[in-house]
Amino acid sequence: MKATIGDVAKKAGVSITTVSRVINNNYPVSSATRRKVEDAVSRLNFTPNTLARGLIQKKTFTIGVVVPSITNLFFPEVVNGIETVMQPEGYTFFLTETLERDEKEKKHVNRLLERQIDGIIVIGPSNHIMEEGFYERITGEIPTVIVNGFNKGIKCNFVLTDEKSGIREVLEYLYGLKHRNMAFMRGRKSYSYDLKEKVYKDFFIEKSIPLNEDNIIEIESGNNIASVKMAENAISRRLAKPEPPTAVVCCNDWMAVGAVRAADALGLAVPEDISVTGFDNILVSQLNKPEITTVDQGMNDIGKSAARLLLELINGGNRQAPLKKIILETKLVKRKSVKQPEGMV
Amino acid sequence: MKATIGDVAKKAGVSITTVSRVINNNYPVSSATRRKVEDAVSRLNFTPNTLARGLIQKKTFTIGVVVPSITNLFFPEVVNGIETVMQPEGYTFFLTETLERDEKEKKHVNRLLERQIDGIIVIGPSNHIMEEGFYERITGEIPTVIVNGFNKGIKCNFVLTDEKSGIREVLEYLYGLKHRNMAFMRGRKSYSYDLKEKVYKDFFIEKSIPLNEDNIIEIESGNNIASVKMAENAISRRLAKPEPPTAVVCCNDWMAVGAVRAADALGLAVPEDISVTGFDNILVSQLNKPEITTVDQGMNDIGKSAARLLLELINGGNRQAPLKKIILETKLVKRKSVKQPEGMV
DNA sequence: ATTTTAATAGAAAACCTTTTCTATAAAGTG
DNA sequence: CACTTTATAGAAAAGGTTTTCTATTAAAAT
Repeated sequence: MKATIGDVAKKAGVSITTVSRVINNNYPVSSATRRKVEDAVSRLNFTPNTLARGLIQKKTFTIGVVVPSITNLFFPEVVNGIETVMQPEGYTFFLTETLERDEKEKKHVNRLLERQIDGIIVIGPSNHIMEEGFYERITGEIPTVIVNGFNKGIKCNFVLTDEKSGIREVLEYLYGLKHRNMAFMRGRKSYSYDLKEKVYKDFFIEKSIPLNEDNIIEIESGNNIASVKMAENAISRRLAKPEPPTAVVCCNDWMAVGAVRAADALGLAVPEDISVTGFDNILVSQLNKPEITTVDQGMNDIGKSAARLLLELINGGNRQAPLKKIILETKLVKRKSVKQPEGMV
Repeated sequence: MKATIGDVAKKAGVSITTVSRVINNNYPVSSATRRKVEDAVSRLNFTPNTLARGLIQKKTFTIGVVVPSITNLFFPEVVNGIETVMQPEGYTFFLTETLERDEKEKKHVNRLLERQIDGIIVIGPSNHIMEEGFYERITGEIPTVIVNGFNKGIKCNFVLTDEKSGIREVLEYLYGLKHRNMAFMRGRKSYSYDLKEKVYKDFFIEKSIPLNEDNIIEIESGNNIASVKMAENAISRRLAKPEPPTAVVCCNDWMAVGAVRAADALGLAVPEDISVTGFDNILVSQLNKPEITTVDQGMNDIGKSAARLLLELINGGNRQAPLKKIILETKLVKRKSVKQPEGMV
């Protein structure tokens, strides 16, 4: 049976109070007594019960981290960033996966709240649940940071990357290389895809390039390995149609890998015959042949920023603190999958 | 301020006991009373404080999961397996990264113990810490499962993959294709690398093939993207020496990717000129060109098995239960990076 | 009609800490 | 020497639950 502070007190022949003071070192204790207590602690292998401590202090040094899927290359990086910041501060975190199921997302968040976490970071929340006002309510209860999900009307703390400028930079880059016929590949409806598509369309208007509707390609699957196959198929179909694009701008790296494969299969060389860009800079983009030009979101930094913001909220103690929206810069990573199109000089 | 069971009781005009009974549904309560309580619960948005509950029940429905690094492709799969099993049972888990630092590993485990977890799963533990008997002590305190780490003298519960037969199957396969000059690439000293090297050497003795010491190649880095570069360099050096191997057997997929790159750089085609095999079947092996023949460890299943074993231990309640060692089958995944060597028919 | 049993509800103890308040002894001050 | 500080230590309350034990009422059994 696990030793309690009472056992230690008895063994050391002092009061519980004194033991507590030695452990927490927050009140003067004579060196003789201290020695006795320390001796008893180590002999009994005593470790304080943080449930009891948390109960009285109303503080658990515990946070919750909610991710859609831990096996998705993207999220472990963010989680690692969070850990990097929180761990030295003495925090431990609960990790839960929602697998993009709305019921699970809510259930898990509630489960975390019951566990008296000091704060919560939700990565890639369901937009539907946000719209319900669920996270606004949570924000009212405990320090809450939403990562990579945004909805204009919702009053929460956000950490986002500037995907808008990221995708815009890609377009500028390709445009500068004289690409005019650029396809755009996205996944099913989501804040992030919608945002990028808007930037894409606006760019064409701004540059007065006629928009070819065939060039906006949507695939079912999201941000995982399944997208490779789907992207490959979708791009193959597109390349079979008239006026094949000289470049394919993809909303994530998986899609870009798929695009490269589709080109390969049709005997088109990347980047000589067709350029491809990705987004996210997950290692897949780096390992691909050719290495894929993509946009780095600094996933690790996202995690760190979110964690730092959460710490601020926790330590600030002011529930009425003004809400923050932190937007992180993206960075275009130029690699081997982009080139000026044939015939353009 | 968060509502307590007392607030609910007052609002509903009943005792705390009764509220508890409604919430846990473990004692008859008249339907009128139940309604009053449920009403108060939802009006006050009450959720029970699991710290208090855990304190008295000595059960938190919380486990600890310790991984070397969450960004390593390997571990998220295991973690996901654990979540898949534990989540429906009402458990939430703490995740902590050790980054392969011994002090961190111990500190994190202790921190978890303080948090009164019901059990702990340690993935890829430090062999040094195991040898200290640290995990034997932990096993005496709470249900403990060690995943993918093994040490003969240590009395713990283990979940392992049969790496021995996995690497053996690779060797048999290559041997069957008439490869005789096979290089072996490993990382720095660790249980798993040592084991595989032994199987490799034994295989050569068994088949009476003279062993070329140059064919045992060790690189510094472990199981991550950094290994790609190091493997590439190491293999390049080996290929420059006499009697270049017709096949390279790698201890993980990263190394295999590096080997393919080295071959590429030297103008050797994989698999026509040289065959390459990996280990682990992380998605990197699948995305490579050519797709890499590797050994699937069923990482997700490892996690599930570990979780199921842990549940057994937790629910069994018998701390003296006989220790278990679960060994999971591996599976050779034949892809495109292996071929019969030139000149052999 | 009286006694048992069943159904429902509450009071109080317990879980393990921290923290506030009180007590004692030693040391410093006039 | 009497009085106040200071240093050290303990008793008891508090934190939010569950659980055991006791109490009340109504229904069933005699």
